[in-house]
Amino acid sequence: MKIEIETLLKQALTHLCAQGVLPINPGSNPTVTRSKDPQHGEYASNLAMTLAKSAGLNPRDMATAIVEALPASEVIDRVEIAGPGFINFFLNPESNTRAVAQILEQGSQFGLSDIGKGKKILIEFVSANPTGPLHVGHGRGAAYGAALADLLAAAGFEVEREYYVNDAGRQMDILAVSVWLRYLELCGESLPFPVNGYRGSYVKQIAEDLFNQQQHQLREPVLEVLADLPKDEIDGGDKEIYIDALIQRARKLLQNRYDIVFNIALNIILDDIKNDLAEFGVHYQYWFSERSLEKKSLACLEKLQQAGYLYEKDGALWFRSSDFGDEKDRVVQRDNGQPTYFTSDIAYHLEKIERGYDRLIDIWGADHHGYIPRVNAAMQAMGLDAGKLDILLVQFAILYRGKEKVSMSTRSGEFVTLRELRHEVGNDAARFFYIMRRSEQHMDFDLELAKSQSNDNPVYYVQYAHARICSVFRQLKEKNFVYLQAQGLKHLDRLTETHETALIKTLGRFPEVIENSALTAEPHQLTYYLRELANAFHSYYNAHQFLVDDADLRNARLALVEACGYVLRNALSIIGVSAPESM
RNA sequence: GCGCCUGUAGCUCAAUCGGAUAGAGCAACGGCCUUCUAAGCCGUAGGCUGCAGGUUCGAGUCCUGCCAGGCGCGCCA
Repeated sequence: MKIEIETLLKQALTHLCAQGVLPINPGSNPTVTRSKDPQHGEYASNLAMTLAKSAGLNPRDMATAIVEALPASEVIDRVEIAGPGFINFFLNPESNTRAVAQILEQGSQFGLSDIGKGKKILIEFVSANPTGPLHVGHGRGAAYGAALADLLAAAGFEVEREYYVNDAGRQMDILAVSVWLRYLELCGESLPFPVNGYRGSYVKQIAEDLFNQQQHQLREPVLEVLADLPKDEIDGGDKEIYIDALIQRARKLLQNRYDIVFNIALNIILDDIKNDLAEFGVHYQYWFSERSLEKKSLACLEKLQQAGYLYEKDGALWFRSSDFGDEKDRVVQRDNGQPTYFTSDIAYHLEKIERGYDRLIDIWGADHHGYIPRVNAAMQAMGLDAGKLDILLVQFAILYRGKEKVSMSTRSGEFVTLRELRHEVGNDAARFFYIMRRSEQHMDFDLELAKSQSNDNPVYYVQYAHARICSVFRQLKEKNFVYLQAQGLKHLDRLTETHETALIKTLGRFPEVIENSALTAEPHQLTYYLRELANAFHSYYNAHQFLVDDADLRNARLALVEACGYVLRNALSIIGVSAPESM
């Protein structure tokens, strides 16, 4: 409908240009928006105000000229000029109710758009280090990424979802050593736990699994483990140096058995994460291993070296990212010869581009924002189209337990896991809650409130609308009425109540909401829409009886209600929330 | 100190490329169940959009400068 009006306006402009009223055709698409106020019709355009200056007319006269040049249309009842020069379009009542017929015809397909034209998008999200279970901070990225992916798919993009597994690097070694030390404790040894180690209880559980599987196969004498190590922080030393020394010691003593510890820790945690996300309704096509990039990383370094973007300083290898807008150069290879995480990431983005996507989306926690310029720099230096990459940031949810802030540190082990949250508030509430706010918005997540299962939770409000619709159709049978959809569609003109036209209008807006929220990467718009839709339905429900004796009216109303059910289900499924048939 | 994000009703948040009278939910107050589920509906009240300038037909939105909060500024990831 919006497009039809835009087309009409375009035709009017062409006409005006031919007449010489307008100097040149502006070319750009006329702006048509939904009116907020019914007094301003269904749709409005600010076209006249934007063109007035170049035409040398005042906006109202410009509007008059445009309106006079508008071709006749069947869908438009009348056009008015209002305010400073808005052109308001009033639709025929039939054009309004035709949304109902369209919804019933398209069913679960209603709202889908082809605006994406099948372009291939890879969306990478969560990608938390497999050094511990997902916590509630990761949950927001999971809910946001999954909703955005489904939204883009609904808008006609070909979407693939990927989790980048950081299974290489120092953090994983720290985890492996933490597990091994806990394992040694289970063997009956007594030794200090490093300040920088992972202290979560899950580390002890992994150690138990390790012990059950390996018994004393991985046991080494404590004296040898601790011999000649530098001081840990607690003894006045440096915790980083200490843990690195401990990692070297573990590798040396365990030799090839080190990989057993490492892999068991990795697999247990990764399986847990996969399981957790699946239960949350978040699914991936790919789990991409950082370790698999080893060769590609070296190749990238070579390429950058040859292009003259690398130099040596202080024994390390640096990338001239500042040549591409980063605030300083970055290390790609440490003085110990190990490539940095950044190097893997260069290779990873090369890999993703090579796989042939039209667009890459990375969703990161906002604390990584300082990392964006160097990734863009690397892509440019590698000769890749950095314009294909969109990095979207999700602000962390600040957790509150009542009024008290909950500290969130994986290392200390004091965190609320995503799983705990899901079990306490339910998947539906968690999914809805997480994406209710704009992703760049800092979010206060009060656990007490979320756990309280109170009616404050808007997800119930929306789900209740759906349950009520299902209930109406159950009642239909009990009251020995019959619903004939075809009859209802024939008599849509009977739907003249204010609540009915309002509901129909809201339903008709759904495709626009999908397109808009997909293109702006703002799934929260969908939750606001759902609340509006549920409100329009509940108001209607309270104001009018659907199961009336007048068969034509009853069928028409039930057609409308059925259509409402479809849209509720379609919208809820995109954000991963269930549509219960009864509550 | 520099960079990114944010600042809107008592609280949590919306507001379409810069559009018309800044909107919801919660909390508060007052109504509505003999009728398809009251997890609902209707109404009242609540605002100098952090502050000060600027841009223009028009600014919560764009620009500049302040103020406040969050995050980042590793040879961690």
